[in-house]
Amino acid sequence: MRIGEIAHHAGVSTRALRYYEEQGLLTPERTPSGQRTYPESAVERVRLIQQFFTAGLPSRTILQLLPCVDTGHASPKAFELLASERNRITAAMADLAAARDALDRMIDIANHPTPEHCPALREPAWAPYNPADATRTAPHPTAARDASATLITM
Amino acid sequence: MRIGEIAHHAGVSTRALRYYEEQGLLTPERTPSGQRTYPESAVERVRLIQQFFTAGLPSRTILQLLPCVDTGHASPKAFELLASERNRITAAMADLAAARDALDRMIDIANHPTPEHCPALREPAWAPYNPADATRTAPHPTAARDASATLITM
DNA sequence: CTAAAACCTCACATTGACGTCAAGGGCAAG
DNA sequence: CTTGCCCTTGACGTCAATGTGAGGTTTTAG
Repeated sequence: MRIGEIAHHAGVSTRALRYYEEQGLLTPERTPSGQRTYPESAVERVRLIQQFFTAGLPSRTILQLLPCVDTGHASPKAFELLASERNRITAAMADLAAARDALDRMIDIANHPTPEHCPALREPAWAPYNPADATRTAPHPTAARDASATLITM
Repeated sequence: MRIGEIAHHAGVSTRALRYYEEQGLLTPERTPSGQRTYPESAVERVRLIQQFFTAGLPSRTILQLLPCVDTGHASPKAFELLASERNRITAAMADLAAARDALDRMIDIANHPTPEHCPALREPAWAPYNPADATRTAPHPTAARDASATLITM
């Protein structure tokens, strides 16, 4: 398969595929004239790479992880990397959840005409007091979610 | 409070605070000599701004949302924005979950000496076949999670 | 054979939230 | 008055995953 075909099937641009190659994430064969030739499996691989990119992993990290996919084995270093990236993702999800809760509170407040009827204003505090100032851990307020059902179109 | 004090309490750099002002997110008073003066409430506001930035909202979007925080009211447009950003965040969380599952499968595979004992290899497929090629919806495989307890240090 | 489509390699542009350095001003303590 | 620290504006640097365009070659369709 040539680059355009792969790009189409994997849903990325040809530019992205050449970039992946430049980063060592993908190593297609070349025809005598110099055109790239990919195996079928490249589609799947590109999807995995994209998934990692979407999750915020930098190309250098992905490069270190891909051998584990290929060999099915992880060196101690790779193992550590796997674990730390998993942790990063979990932390990022918590951050997202916190921001979403903030949006939910705003939605609640905007939805209720008077403060007395607004669930968000009954929360412990808008910004829960954080005694540990140095830690960058995001607070996890539990927000009321009664507006989401009518607002969110997922 | 002056800029350094706010920066310290909110856990951001002074550069960031000046950037927020440049983007219209923060409008401190000025002393006659030109130095910025913030109210106490700025700390909380900066924390909220940071939360939104961490969640991937661009400054222009935050700029549109902050008035809702101040007035407690949301125009129809602002409402739409609140909802769409909430959806974006939810989608981002799903993407993160998918990537984390991929990492979990890799961890599983690396953890088990022989393929026969590996839960991840019993999954329907590494990359579940996606007939709808145009949709950018991430797959949601349910990964085995027996390695997380020993690996993740949260 | 020919024209269009797809491919090739540079290489510069973009975006966003800052970092960082430069050159200078304000302000309390000694 | 001077030392030292914090503040000011301005402007260029960074990083990362692409977008984009130039200028040329290869493959494909008619």
